[in-house]
Amino acid sequence: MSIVLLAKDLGLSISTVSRALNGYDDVSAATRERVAARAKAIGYRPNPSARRLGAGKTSAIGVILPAASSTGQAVDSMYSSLLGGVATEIEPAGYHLLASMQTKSDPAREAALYENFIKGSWVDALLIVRTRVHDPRLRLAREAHMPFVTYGRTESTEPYAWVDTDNEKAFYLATTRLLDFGHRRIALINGPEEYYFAQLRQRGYRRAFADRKLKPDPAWILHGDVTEHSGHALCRSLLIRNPSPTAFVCATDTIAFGAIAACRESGLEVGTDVSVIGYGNSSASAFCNPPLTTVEHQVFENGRHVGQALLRLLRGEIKPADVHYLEPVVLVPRKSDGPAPRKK
Amino acid sequence: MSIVLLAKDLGLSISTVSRALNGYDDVSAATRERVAARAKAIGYRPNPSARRLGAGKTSAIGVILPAASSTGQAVDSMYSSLLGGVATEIEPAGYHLLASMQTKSDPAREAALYENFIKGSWVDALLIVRTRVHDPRLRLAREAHMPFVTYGRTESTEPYAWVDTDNEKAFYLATTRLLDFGHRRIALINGPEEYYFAQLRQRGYRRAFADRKLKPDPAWILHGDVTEHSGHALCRSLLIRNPSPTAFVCATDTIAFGAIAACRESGLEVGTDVSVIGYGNSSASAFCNPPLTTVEHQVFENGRHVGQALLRLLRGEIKPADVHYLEPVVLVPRKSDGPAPRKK
DNA sequence: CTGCTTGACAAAAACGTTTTTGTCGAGTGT
DNA sequence: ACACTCGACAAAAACGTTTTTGTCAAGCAG
Repeated sequence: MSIVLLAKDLGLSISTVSRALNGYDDVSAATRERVAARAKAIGYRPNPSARRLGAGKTSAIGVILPAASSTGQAVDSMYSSLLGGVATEIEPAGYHLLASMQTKSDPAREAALYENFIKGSWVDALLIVRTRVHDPRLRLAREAHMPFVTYGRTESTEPYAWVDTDNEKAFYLATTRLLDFGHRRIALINGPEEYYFAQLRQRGYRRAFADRKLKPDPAWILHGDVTEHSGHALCRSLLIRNPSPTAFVCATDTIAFGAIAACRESGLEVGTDVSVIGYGNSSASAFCNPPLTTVEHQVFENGRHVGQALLRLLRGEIKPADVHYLEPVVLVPRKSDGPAPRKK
Repeated sequence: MSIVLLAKDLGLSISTVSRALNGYDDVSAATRERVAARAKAIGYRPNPSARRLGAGKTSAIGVILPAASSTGQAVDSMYSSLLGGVATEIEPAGYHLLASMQTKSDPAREAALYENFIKGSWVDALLIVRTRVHDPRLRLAREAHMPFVTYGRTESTEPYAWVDTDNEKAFYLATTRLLDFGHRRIALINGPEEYYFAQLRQRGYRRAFADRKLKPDPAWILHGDVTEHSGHALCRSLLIRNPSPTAFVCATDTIAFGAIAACRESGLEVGTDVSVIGYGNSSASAFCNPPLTTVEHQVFENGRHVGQALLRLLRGEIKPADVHYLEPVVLVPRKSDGPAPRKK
């Protein structure tokens, strides 16, 4: 019963205090300041639950963390940075992140989680991550008129708000670089097929070939988890073929680390015998052996864009169709790639 | 006005419906089932905000993510897994994680963030991470009678609930292993001094020496960020000394990756010329070159313990003094260490 | 001087639950 | 047959805000 105390203390009505605090202009500037001052002095904090109930807003933004594929026992470490960036932006506006976890990748279970957030009016907006080619979550959110921003794009006929990295260009650049080096047998070790980023990365890879009137061997496009383990296994499976690739472009730095390990085990020196390019410019990529040629990817920064987009959406300043942030692509050349070897 | 509709539909009073749904026993089993069935059929979901206001509970657990030291532009990737583990456990009990972000490491700002969570009654319990030697956050939470679990211990005279890894034993084992290999000039590249884990790791390191009546050179105990960059810089600073260490025990795998890079740059072969041991058994540690000898650290699993502890605390099943989970230590030997070189 | 607008505040309703207190009839021991 | 407990439900009060609707005096045009 805290606002009533403040009101009594000030000799004002509850409603006036409330309106003063919320900056309505049907309360005089003088009173508004007096209320603000006294509230601060008395240490008054509006009760979030009451405020939510009264206003019908939750001041929370929901995000459901997907478990890293198979195991369910891990979360992609990227989300720390992403959520950090989002939180940094929405915090000053009084919003918080409400996080849930999706242990299994069962579609029905997923839908239930999102439905709960939406229909149970837990949050004011949604952050949808790890978008798939056809993503049912967009429809779910849209039909419930729940504002949302996706991190990663999807195939959709309807407009929606997204923040994404320029997957296609990144892999176009990486592949082009390898082609420029004279490589022709370039493998793509990609992420899971159902994720749209994997499609776009493949598209960039293909376009680089197409630009030179070349065609990549479809057998050299492989899909797997975004883990060192998967990168290692898939790279190995390619190396035992004959002929084997002379270069690998990997969907993530982690995959690249696995690939590098596989190459080394096969007695190949990465950077001379064989080239590997990663994606993400993770801090590890600069310190591994050899230092990894990769593509800049500022997850925290992207998270800030997501946060800003959510805020503007919630304020109604902008339509979903108008929030599109595509992270620019910068290739970071290091030592893990180089000219194609003469013979094999 | 949803529960009233359900009540009308059933021909019962609101209170009975509420109590039926919450499993009170002053409503007959038959009615309870009838209500549950109808609620499910009609798709009734209690409004969280109203529930919170009515019950005075938020069903949220607060966590404030610390920015990775200096930059403020990053978050330790560990937190993805930790929060994932926590969320996995608390989810089924109807709890959620409410995450905030601490951009600056300013103590006053930190206190304000925690005070807001506590005094503003945003959450029912707190998860306190990245504990420092003397951590003011414990007092803050305790004085407000806010249940909390820390991830990592702290110097405290009062009992409190914690989940931690056995830092001391881990670094005792790692250092002992190097001593067994014949190393004597063993450096410790540690995390920031103010964090308690750094103290404990140093303690384990020292105890390994003490067990052999040896004393480590204090000049070889260095503190820095838990990043590759810091590991690299500190290791380099040690290598240019004369004599220089023949082995490095690093507070984290990321530090170790930086140290390995520094060794390589100095023309030393890691595993023979010089030994490096990390901590964490991160997925990258198995695939780097050479594969890193490290200590198992299951962050996700620890997160689950944190979640369970929070739940039991909230249910009053257990006292803070009685929730202590110390992760067992398992050393994972790989190829980054070995016998001390004969001469230098 | 009358009626109308407007500025500043107050009263009361609404938000959707949970919790406390009340009611009332059926059983129970004596 | 009487007082008492108890089981099952209902009424009403909280919870602490926001929002809607009122009120009332001052200012102002006609």
